[in-house]
Amino acid sequence: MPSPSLARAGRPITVVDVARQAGVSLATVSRVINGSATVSALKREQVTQAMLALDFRPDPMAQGLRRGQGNAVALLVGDIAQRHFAELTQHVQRALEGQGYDLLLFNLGHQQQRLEQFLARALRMKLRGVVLATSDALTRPVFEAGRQLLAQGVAVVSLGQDLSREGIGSIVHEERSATRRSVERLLALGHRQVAYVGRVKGSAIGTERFLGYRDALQAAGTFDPVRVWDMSFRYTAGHESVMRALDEGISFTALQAGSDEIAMGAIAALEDRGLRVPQDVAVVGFGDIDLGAYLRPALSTLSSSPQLAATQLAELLRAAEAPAAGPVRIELPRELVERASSQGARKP
Amino acid sequence: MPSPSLARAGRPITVVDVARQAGVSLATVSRVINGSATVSALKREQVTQAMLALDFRPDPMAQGLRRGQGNAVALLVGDIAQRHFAELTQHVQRALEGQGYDLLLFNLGHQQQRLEQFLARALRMKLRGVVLATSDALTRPVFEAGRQLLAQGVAVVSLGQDLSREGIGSIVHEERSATRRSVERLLALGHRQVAYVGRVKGSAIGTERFLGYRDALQAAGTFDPVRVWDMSFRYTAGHESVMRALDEGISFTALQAGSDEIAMGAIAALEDRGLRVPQDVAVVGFGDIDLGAYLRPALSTLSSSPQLAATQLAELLRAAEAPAAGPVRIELPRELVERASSQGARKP
DNA sequence: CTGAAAGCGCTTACAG
DNA sequence: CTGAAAGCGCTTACAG
Repeated sequence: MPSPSLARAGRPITVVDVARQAGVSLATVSRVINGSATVSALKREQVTQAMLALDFRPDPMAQGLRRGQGNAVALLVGDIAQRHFAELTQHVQRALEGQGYDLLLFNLGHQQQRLEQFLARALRMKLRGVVLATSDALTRPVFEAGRQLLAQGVAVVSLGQDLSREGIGSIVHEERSATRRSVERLLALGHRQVAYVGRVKGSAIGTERFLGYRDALQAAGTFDPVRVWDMSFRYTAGHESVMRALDEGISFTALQAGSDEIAMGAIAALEDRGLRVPQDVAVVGFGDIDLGAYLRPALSTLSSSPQLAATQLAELLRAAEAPAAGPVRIELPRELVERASSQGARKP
Repeated sequence: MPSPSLARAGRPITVVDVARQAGVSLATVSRVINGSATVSALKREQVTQAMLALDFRPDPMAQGLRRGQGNAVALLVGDIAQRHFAELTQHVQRALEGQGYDLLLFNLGHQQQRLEQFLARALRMKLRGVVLATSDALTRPVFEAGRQLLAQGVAVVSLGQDLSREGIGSIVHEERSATRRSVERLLALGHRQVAYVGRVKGSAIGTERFLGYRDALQAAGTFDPVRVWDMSFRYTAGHESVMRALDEGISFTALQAGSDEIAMGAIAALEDRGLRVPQDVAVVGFGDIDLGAYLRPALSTLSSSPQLAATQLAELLRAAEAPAAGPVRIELPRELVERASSQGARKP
């Protein structure tokens, strides 16, 4: 006897087969599939047995078409090539799977236009949900599309950026207050010239982080725009910014970066110029990507919890089945992870 | 007048609407959608106009159900948290998008069981294709499932591992010969004790890379299993392996790693023990992840070309529409990227 | 070249 | 609690 999954390779098993085998109607089979309460124990058992015997699995497309709702959740990430988003994706995939959803991945590459294009298609895709995980500042058309999706019963959640004012449930991390605390610590260590790399243009989150830096320095009365460098979130940005600053003779003894990748690039530039970390310049990253612990010097950073965020996300998506009271906003804490790159007090 | 996409937010536009507006039958609309040749220029124009006016887009689920073939390609990656796979995913997403396919991401986390589970579901998902991107050695059930999918018209392609003997088209990089060349170069620089970290158990690719190392050392008559360390592909593995070897008093002046992440972990361990790279120990990674250039010392490595691989993949998927002569095998070259971590000749 | 009709595999009012 | 029937939005033989 061939194994069930190999049987009838030609024609897939459908509800019709199950109904016949169980001696019930299509409707009853469907009710069992969908866990309807109004099925007698006897028939439920018959159907269950038949499904098992035939190795039946419902056709997701047919279900999707009929229900008007598919099984996939789209994850739109700023850029999967950035460590932060890769780690996030890992956890989101796992969380969605636990919920029985498929993950449709769409890489934005930080292009607003690509986001809008996807959203235009999204309406037709019968998605279960759309997860927006990007640091980029968003525009009106995006919010429009989000509202349309929401209106069609598609769960829309923002991961990392607060969009609750736009009616979109959001799971965010501390940003501003986290940088503020980190910079205050650098000040407490005796640093007077603290630079900031990563007030990324067009990045909502980048701006938040910068504001925390400014808060701390303004309170101390040592804020100076000349020590704020704008670039992207990638390695190159950190490297080039520091090189340029050094060329221009801008002095600094500590550096708060807007991302760990920026911090890595910055450290490379400092070493290229013969400066030691942390002796000559203390460096703090942002995000706690896993490789930070394997750098030498190991990278101090402001932690994030992609796993927690993913768990919350799954919960939010499930909750979306029932209409919510209003858009949720969940904030996750960041801890300062002190490692070698920012250790030791600065001598006055 | 409201914008077309906002019109009728309640009821989606279907082929029925288009047919009515264009004054033709459903069949004709469908023929235009699918680019059938047998439509008169006049009707084609009418339908096209109607679709434009109504902002009509076909329902992918309905199309999928009827055609027996959806629009998604599943990408199964070894572990998205590994840099290498994240970069691959980035390029695959772009390539698939160019082909009009959606990307369904499934993270294996290197668990054979998860792969088998997915494959069991895959048959029902009406996928366009399945892309297997894992370094792990595969088992018979996986090949079985692959053949079943192939038989059902699902394109199956292996990325990174040669499965052409199993009837699965494969896009691979040089592995064995690449490591061999790299190690030969280390020997030429005067190194006599070259260690290898990363003959990962259960990794087909890891084994290939190791064999290239062994080829080179056996030819030189200096192969010694005590300098071969097995672990995983991650940072921790590199760090722990080197720590242990140092503890055990195993000597070596050069290190070939099975991945860049391993190399990073190894370098951290070396520095932790006060050894300098490359002066005391030269290190070469494998894979050319983008951050290698931003490490200090910058990481020498054996390049890969995820972009090229993704392009080839898209081509293979498209070609899969027509039945091929036999499983293809495409090999991409690796170049040695010489950076600081392995520079300079070893003094005898 | 074109249209009427059947059907892809399900779910869900509607009766009973 | 259960079944017969309609229908989700398309595509594709089948006639003409």
